[in-house]
Amino acid sequence: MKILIVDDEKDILEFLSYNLEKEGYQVSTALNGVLALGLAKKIKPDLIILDVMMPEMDGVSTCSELRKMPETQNSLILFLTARSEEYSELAGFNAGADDYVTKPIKPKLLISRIKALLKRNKNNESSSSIKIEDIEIDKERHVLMYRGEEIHLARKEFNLLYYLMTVPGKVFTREEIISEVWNDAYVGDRTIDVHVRKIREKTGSNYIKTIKGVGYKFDI
Amino acid sequence: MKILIVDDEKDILEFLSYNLEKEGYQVSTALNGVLALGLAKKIKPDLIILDVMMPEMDGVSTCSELRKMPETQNSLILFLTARSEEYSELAGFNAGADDYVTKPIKPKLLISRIKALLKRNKNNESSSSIKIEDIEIDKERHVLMYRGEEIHLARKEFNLLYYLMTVPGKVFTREEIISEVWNDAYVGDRTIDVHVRKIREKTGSNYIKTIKGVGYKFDI
DNA sequence: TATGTACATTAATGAATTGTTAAATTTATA
DNA sequence: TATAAATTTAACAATTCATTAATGTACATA
Repeated sequence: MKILIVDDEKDILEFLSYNLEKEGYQVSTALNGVLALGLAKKIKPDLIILDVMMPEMDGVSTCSELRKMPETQNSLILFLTARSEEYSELAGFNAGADDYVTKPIKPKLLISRIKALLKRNKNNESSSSIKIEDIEIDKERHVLMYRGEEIHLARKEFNLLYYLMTVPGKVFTREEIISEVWNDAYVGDRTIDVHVRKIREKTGSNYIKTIKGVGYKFDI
Repeated sequence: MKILIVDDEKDILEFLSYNLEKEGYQVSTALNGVLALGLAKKIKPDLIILDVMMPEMDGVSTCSELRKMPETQNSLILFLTARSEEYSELAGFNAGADDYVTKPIKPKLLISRIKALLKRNKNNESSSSIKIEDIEIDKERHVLMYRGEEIHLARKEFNLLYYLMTVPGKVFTREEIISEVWNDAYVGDRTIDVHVRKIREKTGSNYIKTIKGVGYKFDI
């Protein structure tokens, strides 16, 4: 399990690194949000611990940026907040945080929370490749194989198709799709349609079925 | 979404009830752990909010008991703790809690956390398929299987048939149907008939029986 | 048999929803 | 930075769906 810690105080980085490495986690650190983004892109951490109060780019902004990157879209994000900044908690959750811990940090509590988070996430893990009939989508290689051919899908197209294929046959509502693929961003009404159309066009097939008034589903 | 709140202080129960009902949740309350167990068994809440500090049976014990009951095994459990009882958090997580919030409670924060919890759990929803003889209706896939054939029903048709099939044999009055399928909308007298007709037409069958002067029922 | 009531059927209409295309905007990459 | 690629929006077309109105039919009852 890879953990990235982001804090502007070196003491805290060291303190946390020591405690987490002792638990067997693979720890990386960054002194600010900008460095964190670059590092996260490279190492794809399973969990990112973010200090809310940081100079330049605060934790909430960093979190939003992290959620936009495909490499960290599904990483867990845990916030560190001071007791006084209650409302940053709210902002944090809205920016896509999964949990938060208040300072001063108690190592035992932090580790307990981290374990709970990772445990919760383990269930959602699935193989990164889904194959249905003659269509196979591989998240790790970011490739779509269709009838032996390799078809390039843009990121959103890929994520959308992948999401629909996670539960073949299940109808996903537009809300669900926007929540998962677009991270609750406010996108126009036709955005999903256009992406669905592009996928249908590129694969020359109609595996994505429209259920009017309900949503879309992947089905043979 | 059903929420059960357990706290020995009536003021807090009222305060939380008011705030959560305002958000559209269906709220029940219990004054102690023992009452909570009985009530939870009955109403099967999606989320249980537990005060840690309670006379007789504390939150941690209640939580352990709840986790043993099949009715609440998969319910979400959120702890309310006082600032000073840091270590009960640890105990709570070990007893199977999903999250905790410290007192004094800030409604906005609590609701934000509840939403995050419920969202996380949405994936665990159970399948919603009903099968009777050679007819099977699947809400998740939004599909009607009839004698091995997949038949497409429009949204209202689907909802109507699904509703009738929830209790096969039971006669549903027009009022009941309009209330459930049409959300109490003011629709004309013939609207239901027309939809029933379309379902009969599409399935080529007459499983929907008319009980003149009473209503409709699904029956073999 | 005549009559009234309740439901069925059909077709027409309009509303709701999605599809399509192109252009604008944003983002990634050489 | 220039360029290409990806994403989103906007405008409008196309389609499907929901509802109603008009009319027909079955059935009970006087």
